[in-house]
Amino acid sequence: MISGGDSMAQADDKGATGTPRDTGTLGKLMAVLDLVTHADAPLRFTDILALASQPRGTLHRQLGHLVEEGLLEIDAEGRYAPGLRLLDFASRSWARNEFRLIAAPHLAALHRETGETVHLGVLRGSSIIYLDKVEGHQPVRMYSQIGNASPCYCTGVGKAALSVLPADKLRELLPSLRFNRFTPSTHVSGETLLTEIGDIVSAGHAYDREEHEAGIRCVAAPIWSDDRSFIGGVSVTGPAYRLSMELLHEWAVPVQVTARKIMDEMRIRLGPRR
Amino acid sequence: MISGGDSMAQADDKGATGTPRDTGTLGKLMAVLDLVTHADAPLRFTDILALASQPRGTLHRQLGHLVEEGLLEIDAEGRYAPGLRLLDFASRSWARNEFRLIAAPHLAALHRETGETVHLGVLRGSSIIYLDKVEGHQPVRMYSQIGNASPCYCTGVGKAALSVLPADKLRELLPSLRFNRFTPSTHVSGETLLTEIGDIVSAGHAYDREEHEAGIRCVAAPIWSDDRSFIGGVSVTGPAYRLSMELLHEWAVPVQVTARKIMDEMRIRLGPRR
DNA sequence: CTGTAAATTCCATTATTTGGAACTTAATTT
DNA sequence: AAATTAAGTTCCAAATAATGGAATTTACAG
Repeated sequence: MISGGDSMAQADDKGATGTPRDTGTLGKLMAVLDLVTHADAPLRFTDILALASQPRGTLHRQLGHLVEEGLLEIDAEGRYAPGLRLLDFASRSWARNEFRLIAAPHLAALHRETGETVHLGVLRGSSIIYLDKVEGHQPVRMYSQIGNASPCYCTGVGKAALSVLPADKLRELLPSLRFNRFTPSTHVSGETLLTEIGDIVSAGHAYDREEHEAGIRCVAAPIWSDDRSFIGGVSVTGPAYRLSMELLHEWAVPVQVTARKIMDEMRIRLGPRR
Repeated sequence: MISGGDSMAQADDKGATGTPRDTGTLGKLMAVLDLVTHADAPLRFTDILALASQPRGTLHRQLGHLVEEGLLEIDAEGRYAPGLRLLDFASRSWARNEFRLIAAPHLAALHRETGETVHLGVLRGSSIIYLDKVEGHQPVRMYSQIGNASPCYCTGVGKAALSVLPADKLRELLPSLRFNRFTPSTHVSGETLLTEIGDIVSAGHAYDREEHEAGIRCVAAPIWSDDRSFIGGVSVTGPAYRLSMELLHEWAVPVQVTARKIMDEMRIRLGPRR
């Protein structure tokens, strides 16, 4: 792979599929698409064959269909890579997302107040999907990770989200987590995580103490709908040398205020039920 | 729809499907996904039923599978909207795109030189898909349109791309274009477009004289692989009041130089064949 | 309540996918 | 350059999933 050394924590939450969905042909095709898009580099047919538990003939036709539809592409060396049609689908998914549209001005305000990168994310299964960010015009920048799925147990937004998850849902989710030690301070067990979640519930905000990426800290607050069918969070993130824990502690207030404003507006625009 | 008034030319190149692909079940599912993602607002079951030429039962199961897979979502009112899994797929497609990775530093340099928004796009069928942009920190900003498919006949990058398309491919493509008069200066016939393409071939760069969006001008240069299997372009875009045609004419040189540098690096990194 | 439209479920028929094997093509070794 | 091996592609009867018309249930309006 060519890959300039510009991206940091990309491609994180690998195929923790969990429930085997009953979606017929589509499910099998999407599993193959996942394999190729989540790989670090273009894959040859045989590579995919080894990863997918499918017979040759079947896989060959599936890949052919995915390529034909533009969901995958074949590079000059005959290897399979993500296709550009995915971008077209996603740009609309993003542009129209109502949560993102409602939150955008509040994120901008929070960024003006702190001068650091602001992230907006939603909880999907055990992953946080980043929906938006407002970047600081500072020399140290994190690479865009909009759309990226990151684990919930080692990100500020993730832990904030877990803190408002109903108890039964949390009990369900915890055992399914596969802890990956990204840094020395990453949670590696449900116990320590659960303890911290207790603290987050009472504080109303969560910290990421370089748990996902060394040298990166953040403070986050949860955002949720009344019936908890929708759960996400907002955070301020930056390099540890600039963001002391004291500073993060101060910022907990504006971050929580921002989350509150977004929730208020959601209630008005999307109705109070959810 | 809620829709803040922030986006300009979004969701352009609507379902100009063209060739009916033979991709079995996947093709039918993707056609439905296209319908929903390309709509301006969430669609109810009956709305989709009217648009898709499918029987009730079939469509119902297809939508169910798409939702189950996270490609679509059902909102509070039971309407279908694009799903967040699309974002996850796309973020990887984008992050790993080699053309984009190679071009990125050159786009940044061109932006420093001009101070205006720089776009990178590739030709896919009769659409330009925007792969990257570097935005000007100016009061008037165009909304992000990375991943958006725009028509080739009324965008700078599109017309630049057409100018390096092999003659036979161009002859094939022209009749399939469905001209949509976005502004008074949009091309509405193949003849006038073909005439301009002739000029672009000799000049080496293309202008967009407010043809896609009123008040927006640009100058673009084509980027192509030796065998023309890959065609795209780079452009500098901005509001007409700031970008006189004279200024754009001056910028044609740095834009073409940028395109040249990107092509040189592609030849080195991806091999000369393509 | 009642009537109407929308959404969902059902199931025999039909079409597509499946998967093992044979085959072709490309790469590597002797 | 021929032989060997690996990679990729095609084939087709059997298995599986998709189809679509109609019946049923649910949501909504008068």
